[in-house]
Amino acid sequence: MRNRQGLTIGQVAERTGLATSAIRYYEDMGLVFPFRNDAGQRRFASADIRRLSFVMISQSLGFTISDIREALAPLPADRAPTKAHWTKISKTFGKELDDRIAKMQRLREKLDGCIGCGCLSLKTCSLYNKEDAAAKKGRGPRHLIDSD
Amino acid sequence: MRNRQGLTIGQVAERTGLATSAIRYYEDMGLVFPFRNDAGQRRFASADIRRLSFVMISQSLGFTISDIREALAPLPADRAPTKAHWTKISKTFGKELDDRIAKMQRLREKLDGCIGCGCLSLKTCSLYNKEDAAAKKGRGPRHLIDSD
DNA sequence: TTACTTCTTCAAGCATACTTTAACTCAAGC
DNA sequence: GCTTGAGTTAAAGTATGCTTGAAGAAGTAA
Repeated sequence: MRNRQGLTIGQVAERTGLATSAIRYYEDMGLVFPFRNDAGQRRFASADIRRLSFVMISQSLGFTISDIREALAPLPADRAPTKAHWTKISKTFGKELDDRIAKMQRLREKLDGCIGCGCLSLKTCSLYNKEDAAAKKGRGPRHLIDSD
Repeated sequence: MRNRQGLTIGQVAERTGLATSAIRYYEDMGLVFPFRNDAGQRRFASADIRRLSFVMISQSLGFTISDIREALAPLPADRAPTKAHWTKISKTFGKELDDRIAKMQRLREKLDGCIGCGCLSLKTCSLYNKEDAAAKKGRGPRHLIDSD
């Protein structure tokens, strides 16, 4: 275990709680960019732990891998990001979160008046009509309140 | 088009905006229970439109089919639900929504302090440690803040 | 009755997000 | 040097949420 050359995938897995298979998948998806040692094994910088933590948090918030890749785009892939980099990401991410929270709150406010009254129909119900969205976005599982 | 015997799947599709394939899928999943005419074709009650609207709204909020089936369980499958039925659903659903909103807000409050400070690491960051959840729940796409 | 649209079932396909398996190489301890 | 644990790739599998396609039956209009 010589860490001079970076962390092994197993060490990263242990520190983040992610499975090694997930970490490899994230590399395939362009979320992390470990370098390789002479034998071709992955070696991670400690900054990658932070990157992967961000991935996990974002996922738990319902962001897709694709969303996350975009969010991480401003970070340098080859060098350790500075605090300024993370601050920027944090701002964008925070705004997204605010939007999602606001959207859920608008829905929540209408809920009692709308589902409660029994008028729940697409023709008449402002609950669905105005706040709609995720319903018509291609195949696969629908996510969350979407991010548009 | 004789609607004395109920709505055809095509009519329901038109009124809800759902694809007929989605409606059939929802039947398979136990979310709607259309009856059949003599020739074996599905016929829907108008109350089913409301049911399906609820499904669409719930989906856009990130609830899974399984969550929704549970939420709809108190509704009678064979008879038109009363206003009291819907009110009960509305309360439960509203509470779920409140919980999710609260969870996102707690995360949001910690965001600037945590991602912003650059401490984003699973060992030290309260953002992930305390609010975690969706990460380790079987395979398939991860959803939302989960509903536990 | 013909023609056309809609409906039916069943199987397969697709996108997302991974995990599992197979077959093999590499690294580290004794 | 050998054994064992860890790492590698590629392909296939799994769960969710549907869509698409095939082949045929039913409904409706002219």
